[in-house]
Amino acid sequence: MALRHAVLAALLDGEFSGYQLAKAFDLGVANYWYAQPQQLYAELTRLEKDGLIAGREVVQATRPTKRLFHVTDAGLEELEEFTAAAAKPSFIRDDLLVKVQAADHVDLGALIAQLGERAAVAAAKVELFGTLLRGMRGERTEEEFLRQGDRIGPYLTCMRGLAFEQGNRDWCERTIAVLTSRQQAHAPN
Amino acid sequence: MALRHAVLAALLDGEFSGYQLAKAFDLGVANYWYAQPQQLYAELTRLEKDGLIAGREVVQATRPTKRLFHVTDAGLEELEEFTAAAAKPSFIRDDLLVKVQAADHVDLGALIAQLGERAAVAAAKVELFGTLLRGMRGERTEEEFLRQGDRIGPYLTCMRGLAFEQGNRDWCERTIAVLTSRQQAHAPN
DNA sequence: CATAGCATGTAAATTGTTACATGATTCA
DNA sequence: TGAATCATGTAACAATTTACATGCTATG
Repeated sequence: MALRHAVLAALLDGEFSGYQLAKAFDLGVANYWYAQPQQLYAELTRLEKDGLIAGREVVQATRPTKRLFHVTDAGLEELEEFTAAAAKPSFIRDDLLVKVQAADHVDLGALIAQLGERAAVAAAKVELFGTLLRGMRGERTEEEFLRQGDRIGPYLTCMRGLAFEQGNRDWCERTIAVLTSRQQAHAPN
Repeated sequence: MALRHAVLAALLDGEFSGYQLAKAFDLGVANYWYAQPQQLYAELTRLEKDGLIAGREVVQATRPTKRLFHVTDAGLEELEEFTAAAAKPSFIRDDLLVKVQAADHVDLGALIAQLGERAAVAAAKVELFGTLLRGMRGERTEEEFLRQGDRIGPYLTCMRGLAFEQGNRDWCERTIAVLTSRQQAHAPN
């Protein structure tokens, strides 16, 4: 039941529809949790049934009718309890790392190509998160914002996302360099 | 079916029992994939049934009988195919980040404590991965090892694990500093 | 003599992924 | 006119987690 709390945390910023949340929890943006649209619609239904969020229909002129949700008092309480309880440790699970683990036994060409793609994706996210951070702090310096801002949660998680993607990018580039030079050494001329 | 390939990749280093793999895929060590013992025993059974690994019984004098597995030719082929296919993008899913996202609405004391715990765990892993890396490269410098070593896959994934945990530790410490100063500012005297 | 480590699993419940389904509007 | 965006779901399947289960040996 962790998605549940991720959704509650996202709804602290205001009212959102399932569709809007789906964009926030998308691979391209999600800086603290990833989830698919289907999961979100299902979770929103459950959360509403349990009274942790409440939704209202918004009929639009040109667009389909949507439902905007916000956190209820019960929802806030649930979040408090969740935050107070011990956090589960984090762990690594990454396809690409599995492939690199097997690097000495497989075709390096395909692997290097995938590392390149991952590096590009990571670099794009670094850009994106940088822009998001600048947008959140506005005119203030980071120090000022973190001292005085009134909604720093998203900023802090975005900082982690940024560092994570920088790490991804740097490691991919380093690994590409290592594997490329070995590829040339073993299959020269 | 990603655990399957993670297990195959792990078995490239030699023969291992389910129990030994369980230690390698444990929270405290896993540098490229995390899995629980139950998952591993189940996956080993499937892999053997599919002919991708083969096991032999080893009767021990004082310890329970164990089964050691190694990758078959079919298993190697499977790994090749997996590595050649496009990798799934990686994503973030972390309880602690969800809690920080909600930082402006919850009790900071408990949150800061959890960030401290996570920082300590991350610092311990930084130590561990550093030791593992030194052990793998032996007398050689990192550059030399990565150029000439004959099993660099595990080294490269361990490098990523190290950087990841450094990122974790640094971010936790920074976040603790930010939240602590705000806690004092909002509830002073 | 209790705890930790060795060694392997089964079963049920929860979560997450993949595929399918619909229908209107805006933009190139 | 075809693709992308808005908007919401259902159903089947795969993966993961949690709880349960056993039994022997070494160590403090």
